[in-house]
Amino acid sequence: MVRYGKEHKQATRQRIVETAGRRFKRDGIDGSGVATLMKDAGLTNGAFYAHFESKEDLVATAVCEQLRGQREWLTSFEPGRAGIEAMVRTYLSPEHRDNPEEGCPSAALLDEISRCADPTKQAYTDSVLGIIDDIAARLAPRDLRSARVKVLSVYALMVGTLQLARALADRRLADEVLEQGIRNALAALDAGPEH
Amino acid sequence: MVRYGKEHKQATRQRIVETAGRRFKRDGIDGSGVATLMKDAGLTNGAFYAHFESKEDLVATAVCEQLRGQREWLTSFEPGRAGIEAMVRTYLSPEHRDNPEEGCPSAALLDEISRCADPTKQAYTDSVLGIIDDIAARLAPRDLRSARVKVLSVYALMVGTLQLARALADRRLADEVLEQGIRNALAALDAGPEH
DNA sequence: TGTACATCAGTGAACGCGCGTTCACTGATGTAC
DNA sequence: TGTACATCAGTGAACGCGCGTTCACTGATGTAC
Repeated sequence: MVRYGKEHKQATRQRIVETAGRRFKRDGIDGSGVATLMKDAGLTNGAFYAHFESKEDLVATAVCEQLRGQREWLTSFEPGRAGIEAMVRTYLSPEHRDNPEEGCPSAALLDEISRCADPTKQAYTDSVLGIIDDIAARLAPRDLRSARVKVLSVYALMVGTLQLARALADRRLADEVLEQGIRNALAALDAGPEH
Repeated sequence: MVRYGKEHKQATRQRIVETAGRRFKRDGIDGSGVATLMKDAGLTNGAFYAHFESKEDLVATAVCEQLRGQREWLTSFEPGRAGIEAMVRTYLSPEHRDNPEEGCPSAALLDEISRCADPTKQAYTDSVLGIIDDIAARLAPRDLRSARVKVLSVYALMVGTLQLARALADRRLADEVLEQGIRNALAALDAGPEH
């Protein structure tokens, strides 16, 4: 087994980033300590600073990695209206609501991210725009620039809906909110750019 | 000055609840320690447990108090479509985005609330439904039950939009997202119950 | 009215613990001659 | 090929600090006789 060299260290770093992403989504950023994050990756706390400048550095890296994963997930749906609709339905499903650690990083962490320092918010912004342009290109390959804001606003709609569904103590009601959210998202997507 | 009696203690408790609500919205729940919360109210940490069973107890109380304040704020708009529209525009404004500590507790704390224990989520749910029924009654006094889910979903839409606007590092883009969010919210409200 | 005692809100120090971060050290791997 | 040294990833203990919570105590207020 390789224990030495750039390749090995890079793989270890990637492992930390991925397990930390899941942990953050489950317990929150402030709720996840460095020692725990390292233990998740099978390491001790001391090795942390050989890989990252600070906890905030890992936060930014892990959030971006999570968004990269979400982008890949989105790409797995077929282009066009039908694929988008399937994606919205999967996003606003009870399964996604009940498994935050495997789900959308924005839904799990958005208000904690908005309290982070500027570099972290900038990294988040860049990654989200990557996703949004991806969707916009699939939806309306012509008018990409005006589609961007629309798709962003629908993303926000879906994030808020999933968050509320998770916070409501009444599961039946949460189910109904998800279903209404699907209708809202599709209607917002189908509406003209200026309604 | 009164320093003794039920009245005085109740006033002190109320002061803690209100200052804690603002602090939570600014620094998050995990980001606000008991000593800081008490100092905000002009007290020392030791007095805390004469007023609350635990920090979680204060969290639930403060969140409900914040939602009660939001309910009062909503009531300040005139009933009917015009008042609702004014409310949506005020909610999704750059001013609200830039002042989380004076704003909506859901936008500031929703994903942290969803990680809280059941009693806290139950308290949040009850308070939110109070707000929602209030709006639903103003919007469609007849069919209150079916309006509830619709209004809830629009609330989620607005919460998510405000959160995303806060997390984006690009203020201009965030402005546009807010404006698009207003259009989305109003369209969702105007749509029939089954679209 | 005066005095002894009970009740109360709040103080401030301390509890054990986990936080983010630092650092001397270990042992495995690579390199030079 | 063998050996001495450099480099590396990771360990584990420690740093000062703040966390949520507990508790003996203070001093002001109320009550009983």
